[in-house]
Amino acid sequence: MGTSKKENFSSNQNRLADLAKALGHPARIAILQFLASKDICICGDIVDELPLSQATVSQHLAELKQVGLIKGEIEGPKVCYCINKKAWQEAKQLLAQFMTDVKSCC
Amino acid sequence: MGTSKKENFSSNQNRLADLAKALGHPARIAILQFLASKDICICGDIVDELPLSQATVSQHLAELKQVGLIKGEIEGPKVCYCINKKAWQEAKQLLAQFMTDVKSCC
DNA sequence: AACCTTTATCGTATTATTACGATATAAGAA
DNA sequence: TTCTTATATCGTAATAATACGATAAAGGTT
Repeated sequence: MGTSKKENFSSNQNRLADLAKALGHPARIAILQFLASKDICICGDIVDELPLSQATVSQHLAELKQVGLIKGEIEGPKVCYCINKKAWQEAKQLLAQFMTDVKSCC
Repeated sequence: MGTSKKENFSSNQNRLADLAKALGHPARIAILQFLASKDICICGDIVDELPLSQATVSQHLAELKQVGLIKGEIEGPKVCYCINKKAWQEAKQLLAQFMTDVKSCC
């Protein structure tokens, strides 16, 4: 037991859930807000912005990268992180559509 | 360890994360899509719509109720569930604003 | 009252997430 | 080459989430 039953849901439902899950931690919201607020990719300043250890921040970054919302490029000894605009637009569109599809009742 | 550090983030970041977390499971997406697609509150048909046990569905419903996205009213032996329009609009607005606040780069 | 239906809660097993110290890795600097 | 810096990964501990059977609770039906 305790095993997720993803295969019983549609790919749209799973994608939405995966995206939402990635947003489901305040540290990851903070990371995305920080990245989204800049005009350039951020190289190496992310850990300093968060009240978490370097290892934990790296883990959160990996989760965001895994779901596609950010991308990282190695730049010498640092890694530069950016919002992945394509995935970001996809997420925005999926979420907006999901949130809009509500009929009026009660 | 393993203890969440919510208190180190803003209430906006925490609310966004809580809402996103509630959307972070395909069963809960399916429940919300089902509720949102109807013009009336749904009394007692939700379990049949999902490939999960009654206990598990009840747990997911409780999570959605906890974060405010749905509300349940006891109607005789059944419980009627609805989207909570106010919280739904709040979530929509918060998420839309969050997704919009992205500058162009790379 | 006894029974049926519906939903919530309890107990519990399994898996996933969160967090951090320690260590590895990779690249530039001395 | 050796040292420093930045990031990822490993190992591990603690907590949370997922799932379901069993049972409780609440209300209608016979």
